[in-house]
Amino acid sequence: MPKTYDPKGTEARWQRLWDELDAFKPDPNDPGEPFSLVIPPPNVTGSLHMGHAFNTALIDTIVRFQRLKGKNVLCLPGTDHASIAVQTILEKQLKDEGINREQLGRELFLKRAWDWKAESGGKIVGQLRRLGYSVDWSRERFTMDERLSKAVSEAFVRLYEQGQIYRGEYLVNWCPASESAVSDLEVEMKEVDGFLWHFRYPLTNGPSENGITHLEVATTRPETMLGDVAVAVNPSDERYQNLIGQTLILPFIGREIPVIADDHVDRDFGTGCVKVTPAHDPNDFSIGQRHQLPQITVMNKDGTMNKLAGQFEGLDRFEAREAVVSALKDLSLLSKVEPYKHTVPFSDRGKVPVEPLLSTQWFVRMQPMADRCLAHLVKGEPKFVPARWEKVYRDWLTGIRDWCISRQLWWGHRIPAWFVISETDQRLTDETPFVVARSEAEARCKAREKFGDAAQIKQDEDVLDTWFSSGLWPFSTLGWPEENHSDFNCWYPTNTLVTGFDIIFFWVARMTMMAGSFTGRMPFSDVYIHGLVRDEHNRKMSKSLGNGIDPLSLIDRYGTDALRFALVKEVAGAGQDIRLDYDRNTESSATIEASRNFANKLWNATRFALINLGNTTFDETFEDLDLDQLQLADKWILSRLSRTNFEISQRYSDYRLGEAAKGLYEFSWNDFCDWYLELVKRRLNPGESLTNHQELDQKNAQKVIFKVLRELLAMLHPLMPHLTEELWHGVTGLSEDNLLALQPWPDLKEEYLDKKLENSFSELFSSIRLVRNLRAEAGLKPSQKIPVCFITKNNVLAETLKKSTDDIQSLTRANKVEVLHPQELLGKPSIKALAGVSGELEVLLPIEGLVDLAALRTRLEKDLSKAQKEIYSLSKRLENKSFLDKAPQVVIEECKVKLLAAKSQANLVSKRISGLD
RNA sequence: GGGCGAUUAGCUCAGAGGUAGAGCACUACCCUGACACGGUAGGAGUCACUGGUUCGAUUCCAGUAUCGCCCA
Repeated sequence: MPKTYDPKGTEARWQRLWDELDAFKPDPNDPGEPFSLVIPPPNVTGSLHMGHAFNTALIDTIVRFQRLKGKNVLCLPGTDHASIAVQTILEKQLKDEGINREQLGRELFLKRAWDWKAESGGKIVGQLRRLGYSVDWSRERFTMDERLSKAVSEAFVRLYEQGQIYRGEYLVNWCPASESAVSDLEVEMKEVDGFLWHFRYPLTNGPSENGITHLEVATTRPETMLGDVAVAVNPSDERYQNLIGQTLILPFIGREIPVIADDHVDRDFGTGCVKVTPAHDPNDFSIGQRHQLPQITVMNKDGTMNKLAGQFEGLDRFEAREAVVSALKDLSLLSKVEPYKHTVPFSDRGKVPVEPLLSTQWFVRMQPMADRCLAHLVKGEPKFVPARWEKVYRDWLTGIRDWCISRQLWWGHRIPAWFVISETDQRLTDETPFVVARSEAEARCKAREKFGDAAQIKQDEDVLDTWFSSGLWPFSTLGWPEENHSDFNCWYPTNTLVTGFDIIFFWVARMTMMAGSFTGRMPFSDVYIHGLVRDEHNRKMSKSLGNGIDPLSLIDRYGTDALRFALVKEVAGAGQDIRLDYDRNTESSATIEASRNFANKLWNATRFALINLGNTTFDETFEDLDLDQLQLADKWILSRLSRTNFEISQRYSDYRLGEAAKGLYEFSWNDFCDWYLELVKRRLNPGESLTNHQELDQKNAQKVIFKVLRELLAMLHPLMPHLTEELWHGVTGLSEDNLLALQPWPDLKEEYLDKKLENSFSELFSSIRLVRNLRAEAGLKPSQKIPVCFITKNNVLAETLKKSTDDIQSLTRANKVEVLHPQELLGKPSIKALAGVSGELEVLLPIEGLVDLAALRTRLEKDLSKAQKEIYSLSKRLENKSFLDKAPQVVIEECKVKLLAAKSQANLVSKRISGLD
């Protein structure tokens, strides 16, 4: 076994073996309580980023733990078709080739899309495998698989038949870049520096009684004035009372538009007059509806002005803005321009401002679905971890707006609606009737039934929002709508969903709504929400910033297990973002390096164990331990082991994964390596020709080491699957097809738990540290062996020390260890000695010369002042009557004990100080 | 404007009603038979600020400040 762990070969080998052995491919008929989890499907076009690595580390930790716990675990992987993202990429490719998608045609376009999906979808799946993901690849799904597509049509048809889906003309968020509608969620509000332009509309009939000739309005989007149909004022605004009902002339267009009164107008904003453009602004849209105003759309779908824009036709919307402003100026109608900060909706994907545009789209009625989710939520379904996210989810479901699900794109699930074009003269208009069906054949039947045998149909060109199919993910992947599917029966609803807070609305809520509608149940019982991985400057990692840290390069450098362990360990405050330290010059991360070092520590602990196994071979009976024959140190580590098992199981189950990682780290490094292995070394190599007792003792030490290691590796396995698999096989010598991943979780042996023993070992360790400290302070060479003498009147402590003199001797490099009661010292002649004090324990190192007395004095004086401070504050507390009256007895007792210890410490220390003179 | 979170050692972060912890970094010593990706010892903090509750607050409550996120 080499001196350092090299993850590369190990990881590849176990990943291959897990695959070959179908290790994570469960059968619904397998024994064990079902446990299932569907992974958040990554975008098929994407490549692995830190967010995936983080999400995967958390999920895989959970499912591997559940598997060890004996559950029948299904962790189902897959990818998402990411409609807009893929289409954007493909169109960019086409543009580079000098063609557009219409020229190519739908069929060829889709062929290219599939080709590209095959290529790039394979990439991310391969990258996920490098994380050691214990998913069932045989059940891998893609949202556009035939079966999943069938589920989508089925869902659409059912919702339509229930009246939950409707089609209509509304103001939608239009993304001129992708020339498609997008949903409210795909719009990001950004604050930008713009201008507020003030301009005037003349009154049609000349000056009013009070001499007003114009009304002044203000806008951040002057180009929309071409679609104005009114100017609104607040009905209680005296300034404009007499103008209500009069008309104004819309410049350029010459349209006569009325002055109307509407309560929603803020009299204090600007002049108190608001231009009304129902076809281009959501607020104006509602005003328009209240006043039955016409809706005049002045823009084309690509963001250029249409013929209703008059002289501005053909200009892009931003060119039109400037042109309108300058033309208004020419007409002397522009009264003021002021710099103005305002929020502008941007399309998430297209990265351009969204245009509110009137268009006919498909919508899902959200409120009934949301209400059903809210009813489940009252019963704690699903349970959010951390709980505070529940409020975020609930608030969003309350007062939700309908969801626009149609996209004017080609890549995606085509809407299963067919227009009966024969009814509108072969042309497709907003009035063309339609049928909704699961297939073209079914649609034809329906159409003929309704419109006669001559009915001709044509399928809607549009596709569905990607999140529509993602919303079905937890059940469409398990066989739904086939409700007798064995996977669905066994594993639905799933147990846990693990995802980032950024998609609670997009995805979590859509899944619960869809699941509520189609399965009557919430799709998962727990939702574990994690934060985002941020860069070294606490910025969100993003493509545009170029600050992403590539998980694969970190894996190459430190190993998958180190990366995973670091990510999980950092997550202790669950739901919090984690900042990953990273040095871009050296491409290194101290955090992950620390985990790599931990992996190496485990590697070497195992290496030590194997070296010291001698000619004994490991077998199952090796672990039969007779407690009565064991030494205190053995019992101590077994107690620590059991306690760790207990705590770690709890933490894994409660999603306190970071705490689990920390607990295992501490147990491994501190308890096992630093103390137990050091304690046991002398027993493993007692020298030549062993006595029977020594031989038994050696054997017992070996057994304990192996037991601890074996169980520790199992407990660590969810966090560091490859390394533990490798070491576990080294320890057990079992064949490769016996996987640690499929072993049962180590039994918790309550009879090993011994709190008293653990406490006395803490005291023992403190005593050893005291000696080491004294030696270091006095400047003794590590190699110099000297006698150690403990003096204490605390009998319990004395007992512990006496039982461990051999251990103390080897751990403090002493050549003799004595434990005395102060009285035993009385008769003896005083010896020149180094002295240290801790509580009721005094340590004497009888040695002369070569000693740094000044350092020792400083140290003792420091101890004294510390003890005095403690005495002061503890006595003050104990003199306080209300403390004595109200504090719990335990705390008071504890206080008294501490005071006694502090007093004794002060006493001994001052005695020692005077002894130095 | 409404809501949520953060503020603890030089850095990154845990923590809990009873006088503060880890990793990294730092200092000193050590290539001691698992490990220098290591060992031993050490230095280091008014737990953001102001009030309140309490015998006792860094921890609970209210407010303030700074930073970040979400929603409108």
